Amino acid sequence: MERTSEGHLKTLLRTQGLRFTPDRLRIFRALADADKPVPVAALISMVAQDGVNQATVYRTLEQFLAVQVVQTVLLKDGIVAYELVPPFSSHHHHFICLDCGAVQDLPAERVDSALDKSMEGTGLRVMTHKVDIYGQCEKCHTPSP
Amino acid sequence: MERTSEGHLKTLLRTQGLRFTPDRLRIFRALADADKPVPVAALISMVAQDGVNQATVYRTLEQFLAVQVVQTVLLKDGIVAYELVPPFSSHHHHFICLDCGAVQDLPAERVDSALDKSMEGTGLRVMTHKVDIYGQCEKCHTPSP
DNA sequence: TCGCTATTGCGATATTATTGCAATTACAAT
DNA sequence: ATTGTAATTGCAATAATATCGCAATAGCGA
Repeated sequence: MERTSEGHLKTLLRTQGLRFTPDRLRIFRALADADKPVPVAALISMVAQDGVNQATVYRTLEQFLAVQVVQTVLLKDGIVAYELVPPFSSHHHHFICLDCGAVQDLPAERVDSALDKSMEGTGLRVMTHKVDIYGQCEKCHTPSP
Repeated sequence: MERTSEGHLKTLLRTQGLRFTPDRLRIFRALADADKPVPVAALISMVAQDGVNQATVYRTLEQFLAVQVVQTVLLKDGIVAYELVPPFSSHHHHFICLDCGAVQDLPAERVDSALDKSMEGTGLRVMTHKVDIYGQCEKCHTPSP
């Protein structure tokens, strides 16, 4: 019985007919270590040091997306970034600073319940959601000395 | 006193030191007519018929983004799309079908107020937000005959 | 109407993403 | 452990996207 996050990844991949390879683990770890959404370009250079090929990164992300290991997030200026999703990371929302582009996680509970309620009786089957809040972080709206 | 949406666009651009040109109006109209998020590639081909150059589309989107005429939205599979924002369109959230990729707008009120509350006292200055809900639309989860 | 400056077209170029195929490797069954 | 098979990877080419420089054009304030 697996209890680690990487063990779970292995299980998930296997049950989907995918293989648990060193490259995939490296990519997974890069995302886990970053602990914030990572643009493709950054991810490519992060794992390039470990000898992972660019094409492999693209192919892996596509699969991780398909089997729900990662999700995409839109950063400032329309840049697409990737991050792990539950149970590989906690469910959370994002606050994205429009000045400096920094991303911080926000607890999700309060909004989630309102969101669930608002979807009752719509005939739509909700599977997941993303909430991104944009504004200025403390650093950027504090009168600079 | 301008009352139309296009009139407002004109005013907004002018006050930002930008010009109200035929190409920009065409791009704006294409987005307004689509009435749903449009990927860049699609937008380019839509206005190409009117003789708008590809480079112009990119440059215009960048400016529309800067002066808050449009915002980006992430569709299924990480495709970035553009849509008008208030007051050029109503404030709303999205429901994106993970099967067919269709996007539909959702009323925003209920979630918005919960969201505002949850941000009180965080020290963050909220300017806007995006809520995207993913799942299956009615068509896709109805037992197909 | 004029003049200044933003905008545009165009083609070239840079950047980013995808592909085909042979070699390699994970891993289930033996 | 060993083996067979199908998934994965590297590589380099190719395709697709996005950006640029600069001369010509056109908004729009005066």
